[in-house]
Amino acid sequence: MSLKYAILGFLDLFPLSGYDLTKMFDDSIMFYWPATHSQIYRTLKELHKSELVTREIIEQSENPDKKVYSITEKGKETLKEWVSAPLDLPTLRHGLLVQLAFASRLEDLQIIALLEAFAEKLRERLALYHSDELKEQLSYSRTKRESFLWGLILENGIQTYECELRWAEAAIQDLEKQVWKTED
Amino acid sequence: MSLKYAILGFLDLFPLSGYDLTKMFDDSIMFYWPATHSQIYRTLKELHKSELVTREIIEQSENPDKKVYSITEKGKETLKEWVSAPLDLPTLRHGLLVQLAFASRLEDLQIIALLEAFAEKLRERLALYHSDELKEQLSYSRTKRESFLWGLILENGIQTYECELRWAEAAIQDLEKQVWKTED
DNA sequence: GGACCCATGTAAATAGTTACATGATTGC
DNA sequence: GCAATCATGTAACTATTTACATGGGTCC
Repeated sequence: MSLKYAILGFLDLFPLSGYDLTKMFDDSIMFYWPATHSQIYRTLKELHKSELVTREIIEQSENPDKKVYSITEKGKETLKEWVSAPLDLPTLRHGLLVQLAFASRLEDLQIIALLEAFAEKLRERLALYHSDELKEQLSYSRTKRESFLWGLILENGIQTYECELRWAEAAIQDLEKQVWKTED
Repeated sequence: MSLKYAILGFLDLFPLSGYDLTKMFDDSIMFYWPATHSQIYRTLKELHKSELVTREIIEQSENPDKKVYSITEKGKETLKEWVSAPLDLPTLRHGLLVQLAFASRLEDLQIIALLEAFAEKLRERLALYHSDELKEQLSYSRTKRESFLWGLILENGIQTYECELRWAEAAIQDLEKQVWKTED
């Protein structure tokens, strides 16, 4: 489970509240671990119990009180350990490919429509990756080396989605040409 | 949730027991929806309750009795509906990228080791995709069109993993050259 | 008055993994 | 004797999503 460590990682940059973290998870386009606020609040509670973070309650006059969490030494060690141990390949659960596996009952046009919808969503996602919003996020890095690392992540996303898009476009073309009729 | 539909899809090919299904999920390399037997048995029970499948108990003398499930008309309709409605883009949970996001505390060599381990696993996975085992699985298709569709799925897997591998190899090279020191 | 931001959480449902449990047969 | 294949399932736990719940402040 990476969520625990993802939170520790953010807290290693600077102290944050559950609300702040939720926004970071939501807004960070290149961040590969979606999480909702309910999950984050629960995980923060666990992290606090196992003493990987400390909590400070900040009273605010204008806004509701906030609980700001900071990483502890123990937390930093735990994070560093996790970061340096290789993980298994991510499990791919790719709904469209499941659909395709059982799509022989559909018309060519319906399959093309599926692939078109997929391609369109990929194009939108790629547009996000090329937006200014993302460049802005990259600028939060503190060193050249860190911004290089974040660039790697960004690059991975772009290449992954471009690769999927090329595949989808080629598949659509093949379907339009009905290549399986001419293949030997 | 695609598991329900993935099971319906297999049962649309031919009647199968929970045990058979488990093997198909486990063995099918290009199948993008991992599932364990406990999940499959549970889901079969639900599918039976909602009358999308029927169940027949086959007594066997040599082996334990088996329960063979068949798809119903209602099941076929449900499957067809699901197969033709576009899904959202799959959520990516990519542990290595989370590690990379917080790896600024690691030495270059440690980051390279992470990427190397990743690349090595990708090479193994790709070897599977190029193995005879997989070609055998493709041969179960019933029509040229179906084998074309399965080929698309296979192609997607190969391209995805090759794309990741190229990315990892380039990243390793950049780290070795310490490019961020020379970038402007 | 309504929507949106701030800020916290819990509850319930669904999905997925891992471990526990049983028992016959076949092959080394 | 031991591992593997056949065949079923439950239990417990972990992870994730969606819905429920509250309440002040700001902006239009």
